[in-house]
Amino acid sequence: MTPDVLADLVRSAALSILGERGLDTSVVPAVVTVERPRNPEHGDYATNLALQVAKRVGLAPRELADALAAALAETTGVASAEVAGPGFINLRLAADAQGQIVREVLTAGTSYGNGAMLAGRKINLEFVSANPTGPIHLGGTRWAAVGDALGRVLSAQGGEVTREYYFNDAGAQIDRFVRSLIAAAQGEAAPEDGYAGAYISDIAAEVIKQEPGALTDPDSEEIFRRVGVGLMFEQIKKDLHDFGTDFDVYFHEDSLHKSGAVEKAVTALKESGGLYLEDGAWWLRSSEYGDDKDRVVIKSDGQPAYIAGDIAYFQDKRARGFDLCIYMLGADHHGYIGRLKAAAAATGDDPATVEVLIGQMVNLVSGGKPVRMSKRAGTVITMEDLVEAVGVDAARYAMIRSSANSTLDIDLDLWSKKDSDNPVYYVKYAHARLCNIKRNAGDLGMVVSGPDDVDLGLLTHDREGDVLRTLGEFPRVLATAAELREPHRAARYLEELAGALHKFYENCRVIPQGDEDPQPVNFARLALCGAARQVIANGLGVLGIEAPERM
RNA sequence: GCCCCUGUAGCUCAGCGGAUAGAGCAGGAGCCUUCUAAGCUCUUGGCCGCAGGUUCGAGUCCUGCCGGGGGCACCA
Repeated sequence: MTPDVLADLVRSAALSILGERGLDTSVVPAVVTVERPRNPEHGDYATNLALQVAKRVGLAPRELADALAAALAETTGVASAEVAGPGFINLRLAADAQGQIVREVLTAGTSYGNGAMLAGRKINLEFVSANPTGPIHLGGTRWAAVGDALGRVLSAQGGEVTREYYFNDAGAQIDRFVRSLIAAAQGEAAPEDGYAGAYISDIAAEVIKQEPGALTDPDSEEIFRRVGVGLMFEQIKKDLHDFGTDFDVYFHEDSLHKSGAVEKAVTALKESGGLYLEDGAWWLRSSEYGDDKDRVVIKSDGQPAYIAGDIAYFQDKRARGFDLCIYMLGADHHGYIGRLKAAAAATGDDPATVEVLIGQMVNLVSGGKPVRMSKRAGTVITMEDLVEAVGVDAARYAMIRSSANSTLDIDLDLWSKKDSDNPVYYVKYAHARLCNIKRNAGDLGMVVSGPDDVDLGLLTHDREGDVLRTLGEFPRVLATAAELREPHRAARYLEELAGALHKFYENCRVIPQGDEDPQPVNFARLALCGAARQVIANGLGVLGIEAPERM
């Protein structure tokens, strides 16, 4: 029995009890919660339903709880139901009912844990979107990991997700980047407002290699812009790909200007009164839509400001049919929230289609001290630095396992360890261990081809129950992660499951010892291992991390 | 000054209003003739920043203060 099924049983029982007494049944929530108590003495599951609704229908919580418990105790699959404290109901399941979770998992396979919460939603998920003026920094790395995982989490709930990278290849920053390349090619120091670092001279050298006449060509700057930006962008794409993060769409800001989309959007806003002219510039009335102040869209020199592209870009997304546009931004861009929503509202669209997620800063720590400088880039820490130190999977996992709302300190000493201190190894090892058990069982001729092969009611050990109940949590964890846009919940869950599995392993033999013949319980445990392996694989899959069969 | 995030064990962090607040690391004590010790068991350690409020019930929600981080451009 899964928690959802149990919750439905509790709900039906409550409805019939209130109905019999002629009380208002609408106070019972559509979805009641059963949770796993921290204290095992409080049973397998507990519900606070009586506490939630008793008062609203004029009953004492204990009275309603007593009636509920009596009804539930008679329910098939429920071994006991008792009232505790102010009105909690503690439930224990019959072993065979609880064991059916294994059947659920094995039947669903790779789709176990998935839901339909976002079915029919067309979601644009924009993340990283780092400027192509240098390598990806730690902040971008955080989003590369978290954004990719979130995309998988949303897809698992039926959302039709397009991952998108907005490539800012227009504007002053690119001009500075190009001037920095030319300076490097000429052997000069970087301009005062330019970019320095080894990667600049590397790219400059590559431009000269591809276009030997680049420095003397009358269109020198254009050549450096075209080739240099292209090279930088290819490098970023490669770094992201090597990091396990790929995008469906790389959207070029430049294309919005070239196609006339920006001009069209601006003209429409001028005509609708969404923009007004002051001090020679065109301003968006963004303060009317929750922004701190109005923003310049067309500068007094006639050039579009950055937000002009944002407006056209948002309209483009909506025109492509997305009903939800998620933007994942760094903490230093939190001021954008109001601006983006205002841009949507000003164009007559619904600001609720804009959802902005903010990720806080990331720091590296080594030897107890902060690491500030990059080895290669000469400036701040890059994705490459982190991956070199700890590897891709540890880097991704370290980024994902904490809430994006928290500033994060990543301890390189911990995450580079190849042992159980390192959470990602702890989880992966659990998967490898389960695979190993299956191999060993196969060597002994022990094979479980499906849940019907075994008696799942034999899984009565406390450690087996812990694993079963943890497996049963997985769909709810993924649903919550999707709803709250918090993939770290999936990572924490995997650590909990791995812990339950390692404890099970120490206490419950799967393969018989010595010359003993396998008993029915051994087969039941083998089926449990198969289900657990499936859930870890599904969970790691959602995080974009490899589930190894051997370690 | 205004806005956003944050404050939980020595450290890094979980905890979408529920029971006696958790995990890992660090400190202490143990466990490999048995399915991988990349593991497990036991143990030390908390006015959940402070003060009010809402609630049957607050680490969680609200208000105010204090500390930390990040923002407040005709830059992107």
